[in-house]
Amino acid sequence: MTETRWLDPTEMAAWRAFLSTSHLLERRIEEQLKSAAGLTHPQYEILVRLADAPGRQMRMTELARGVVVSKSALTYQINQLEKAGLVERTTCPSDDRGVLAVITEAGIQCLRQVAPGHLDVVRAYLIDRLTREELESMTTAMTKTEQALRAE
Amino acid sequence: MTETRWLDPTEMAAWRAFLSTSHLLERRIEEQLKSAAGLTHPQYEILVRLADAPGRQMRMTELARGVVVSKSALTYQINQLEKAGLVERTTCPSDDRGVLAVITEAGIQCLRQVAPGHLDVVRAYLIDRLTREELESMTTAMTKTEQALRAE
DNA sequence: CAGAGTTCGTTCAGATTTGAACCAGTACTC
DNA sequence: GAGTACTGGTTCAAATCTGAACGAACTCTG
Repeated sequence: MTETRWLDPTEMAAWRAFLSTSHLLERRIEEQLKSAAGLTHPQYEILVRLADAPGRQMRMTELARGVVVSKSALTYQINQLEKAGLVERTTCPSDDRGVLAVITEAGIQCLRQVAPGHLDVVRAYLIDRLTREELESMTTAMTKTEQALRAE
Repeated sequence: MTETRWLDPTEMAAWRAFLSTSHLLERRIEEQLKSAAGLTHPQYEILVRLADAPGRQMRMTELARGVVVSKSALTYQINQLEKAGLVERTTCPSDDRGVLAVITEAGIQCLRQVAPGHLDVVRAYLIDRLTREELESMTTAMTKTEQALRAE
């Protein structure tokens, strides 16, 4: 039974700021995407990742890991995007269990149309408010945590 | 129709790292709190804020703003916490519309018991991995965004 | 003090998320 | 090659979140 290590004021300020900001920004982004294109943020991220992927396609599990949602949430969202004609499913040639999500031409078009407004928000509230040093410091800090968490 | 301002590699790296990390950390925290105490992260945050508040109580709307959830989500969570005996509702003496959420003694005890394990996670994946400079840089960066978003 | 406009909190319907359970296919191991 | 263990994706029930609609109470004018 070791002593509890509380956060000192500097640590607490950092943690609180991070927590509030991530939630506030998430809400703002969600609102913008919804009103501009009827997309949720996870849906948008799925499209971005697929568009960037070689062959514009990705395995379900890999995609879920990238976007950071559960496998079942991804299944649900891919269903939604499929209904909307922005994504299609293909069976994976190398693994019969596998499913490949592929972004359609309509999906690419949708992304092209939505991305500017989305990036405006990301810039207006986050990126453009930070100095180059802050930007880089944030990347190294976030990357440390990301790697630790991805390593499980 | 102005030119779209894409993110350069440094900006993109910062944004992607922030996004993934906040989601990964959120998931990890949620998992820890659930298994350790059957609490969700919002519930934990509600308890913390109430415990820190003068009189251990807070108005619903103020609390919702602090925790960054919708008013209806807060109503729901306060109901849950009330069922669990960790929080009580009081009518606000100065405003008949108002409702004060008050943390109970059981709520305080719960918090005392849960906080160490929660802080261990926050430390292990974020705080303890950052230098003092990174911590401070993150605070200034996050605070800029937070203020911009809170100003609406 | 009447009335318009706000603000407070709840209720409601609908959308989304999660983890557990499950089946199908793959990969080891002997 | 049979057997066991693992991985991939879907389905399911339950929990939670959001915005819109609502009634009640406050505030500010005139």
